[in-house]
Amino acid sequence: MARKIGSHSEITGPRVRQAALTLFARHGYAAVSMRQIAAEVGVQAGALYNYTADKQALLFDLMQTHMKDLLVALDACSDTGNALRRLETFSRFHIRYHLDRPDLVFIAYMELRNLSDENFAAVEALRGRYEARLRDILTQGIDERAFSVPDVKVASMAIIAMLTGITTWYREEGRLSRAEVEEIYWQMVRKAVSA
Amino acid sequence: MARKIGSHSEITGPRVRQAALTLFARHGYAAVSMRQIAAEVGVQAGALYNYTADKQALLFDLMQTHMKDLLVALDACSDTGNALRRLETFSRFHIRYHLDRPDLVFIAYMELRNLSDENFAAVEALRGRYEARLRDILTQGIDERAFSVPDVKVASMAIIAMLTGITTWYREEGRLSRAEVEEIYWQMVRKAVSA
DNA sequence: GATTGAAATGAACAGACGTTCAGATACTTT
DNA sequence: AAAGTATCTGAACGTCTGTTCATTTCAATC
Repeated sequence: MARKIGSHSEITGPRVRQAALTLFARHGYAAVSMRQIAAEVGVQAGALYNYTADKQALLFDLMQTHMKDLLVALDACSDTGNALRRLETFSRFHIRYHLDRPDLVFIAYMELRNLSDENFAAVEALRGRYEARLRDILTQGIDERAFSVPDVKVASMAIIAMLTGITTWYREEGRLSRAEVEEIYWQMVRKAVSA
Repeated sequence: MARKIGSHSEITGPRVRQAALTLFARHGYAAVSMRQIAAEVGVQAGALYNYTADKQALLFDLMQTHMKDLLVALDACSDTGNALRRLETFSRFHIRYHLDRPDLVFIAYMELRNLSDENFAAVEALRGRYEARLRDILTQGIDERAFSVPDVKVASMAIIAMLTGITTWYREEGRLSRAEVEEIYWQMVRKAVSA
């Protein structure tokens, strides 16, 4: 046997990335073998190398794409009002976007140390650009005398850590709806930086 | 060659755990081999099995001990004043304890999925007891009309995520001292739950 | 100084790892 | 219908994995 019936790269390619995403998120990059990924897709391990240079590239592709998409989505919904309004938009966007992609968030968070040096630098740069968006908002809020934060850098890290942490406990079938969680967290963020 | 000069279990034992701790934190449990740990200690891989049943037990021992120590240390410094005072004590304790043990915190956070089912349950139970301490404080604060939090469970998760996140960016040689970081974060926590 | 027990070696085990590649098969184009 | 190309198999590669164990060495006890 060789080529399978109905096999196409535009079908198998995404399925490889999806399988890698799911498995990496569940067991961790180092704990997942290429043979496991292949089994999930329904091919032999060798076939994966039609879609990725190697295992490392598979991880990097997932993380880089995620960070780029995150930035594009953020910029697409950012508004230009006052700082409080912008912070609310940012907070709600962050929660929604991350709750929609728990596996990608988990990987982007946990697998940084499994990236090669140059791949790490690339992802870290994208992460830095995202954090800079929040720092801009906080700086504006200080100028407007609307916020009281002793250190913009620290506050931005604190807010992002708090919001991203939702993905570690939120369950779709849980006690609270997304809208409720979003509201609770936004109120905490708002008060945390309030003057 | 066999037994080495000056070898003692009371020396090698802790060194095995220390090496495992450092390597697990840096590369992840799955990415570290028993031979790497042994090399760090300066013995052959087989010698590790005088100190641990297997690799899994090494991870579980680190995590369980960490969580138990955390609970003991928390209870040792907890006070019985009003909720605001108790929350401040908790927040400052959490920051200090975690900044002192970045590797343990990292592992307790990241390697949960590499625990066997029963080991996971044991660690998760200890984690739950720690979170319960914070929930108690928040509940008291609501009773005292000192706090305004719409959901105690969610607020406790948000606070812990925010505080624990410090370990992901704090550097000893960085711009801010521990005391400064502690103060900034405590003010954010205080405001976030304020009435 | 002989005996004993703890502590470590070093080789071995069977299996899994990432990756490569010649060859087989299915689809597309001519 | 034939030729060509994209896709996948299946086997192989060298290396590494966690773990076991007979053997050896060191340190303490008698």
